[in-house]
Amino acid sequence: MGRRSIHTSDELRELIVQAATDIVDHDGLSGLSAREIAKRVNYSPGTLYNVFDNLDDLVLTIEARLLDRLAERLDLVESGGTPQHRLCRLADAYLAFTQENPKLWNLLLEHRMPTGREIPDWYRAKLGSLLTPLTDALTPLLDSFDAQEKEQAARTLWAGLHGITSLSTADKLSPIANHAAGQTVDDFVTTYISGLKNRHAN
Amino acid sequence: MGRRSIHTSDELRELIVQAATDIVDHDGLSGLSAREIAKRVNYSPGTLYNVFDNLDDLVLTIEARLLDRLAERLDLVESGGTPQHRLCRLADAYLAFTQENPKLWNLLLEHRMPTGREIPDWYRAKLGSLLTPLTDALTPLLDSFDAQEKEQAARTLWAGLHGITSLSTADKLSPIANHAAGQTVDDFVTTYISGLKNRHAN
DNA sequence: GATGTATGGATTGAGCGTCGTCCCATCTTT
DNA sequence: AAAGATGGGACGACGCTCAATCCATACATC
Repeated sequence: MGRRSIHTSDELRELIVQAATDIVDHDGLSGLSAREIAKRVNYSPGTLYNVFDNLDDLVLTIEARLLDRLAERLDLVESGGTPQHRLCRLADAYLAFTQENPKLWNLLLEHRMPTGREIPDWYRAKLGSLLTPLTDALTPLLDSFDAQEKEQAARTLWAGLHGITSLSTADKLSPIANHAAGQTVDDFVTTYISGLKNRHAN
Repeated sequence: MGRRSIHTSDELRELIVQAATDIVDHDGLSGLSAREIAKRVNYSPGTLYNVFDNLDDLVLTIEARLLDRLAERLDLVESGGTPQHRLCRLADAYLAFTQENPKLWNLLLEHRMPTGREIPDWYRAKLGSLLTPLTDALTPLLDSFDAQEKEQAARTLWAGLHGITSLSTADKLSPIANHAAGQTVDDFVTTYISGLKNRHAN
């Protein structure tokens, strides 16, 4: 089993992902090409296809790592204070992360799978697991809620955050919310939670 | 001044926009190409560039028309009922429109201007004007709010709606909110408004 | 009025550079 | 020798450009 390479397959995979991430972080998705990646890692374009099925597969890997980094970041948020306060800090951390990595976050928003190629299950799972810090922080507030209501509240929070961050990142859509996205996040979280408290307090 | 054409410049522009819209509506942005458009309108690819600066210019035109259609749709929402009810109906109409035109709405979400080319002002203005039905419907609820708070509330509502609709449309991001987006919209609007009412009721 | 001709915008389509992807000859280690 | 790793040319499609061509009009001539 002849191996010519200096790098193991895993190392090569790592090099490619790193180079591709650098390109996107610097130039956005439009700057990414198989030839440019190959140039940076000193391999030929064809070699990329020994490691990844295609460029979308590679992009999905970049996105997955970004989601992992976001999850780590949310884990670092301290757990003290009132539930409202904690939720605000979670939301702020989420927003901060997207603003620190605008080009990479944009990748997540603009990239689409080509028709016919499906989003793998591990990716969907990773996305779904981002909900748990929110649901955890939300539970102490929702004693009187049934399971379905809790789930719905978490979904709504997540969707709202997603809306604010994507408006803040993709300047194409934000003649509105670009400045003071932090303000919008706080307004959204505190007001929505305040509304939740109303529900069973009639 | 010889004109060879069957069509006036305006007619040709119309034909091109229509063909391009059809393509996107059927195959998404990835199916759109100058050559395919040209084939459908029976002109050569080069002719497109007499009418549009480039494909991004054309795509922006498609998007603008989509926003116009959305604005018309929101105008049709009846104005009766409580402000809450009216806001819910506005939000539902917004969601319904995006779900009736998933591929076109996706265009709005995934398309980006190439680096260096700016989003024209008329486009930003069109986007901004989508806020006014929301602010109008919101005002009766916010008597005790100052101008800044009103604006903030409208922004938050808009961003939240945007989040829910884009999760519902771009299946890449929605292992979560895909089903029952309508439920999420209603939960969001009613709960957020309920929270707003709390603010000056202490 | 009929005919010829010059004008100049409209249109074409080959061509440039780039892209993702494929594939096979080649290399290198076992 | 065997077999996996690699290089790099090739293919079709892409956005976009531009010199060449076309033809409806405007004018000149008879």
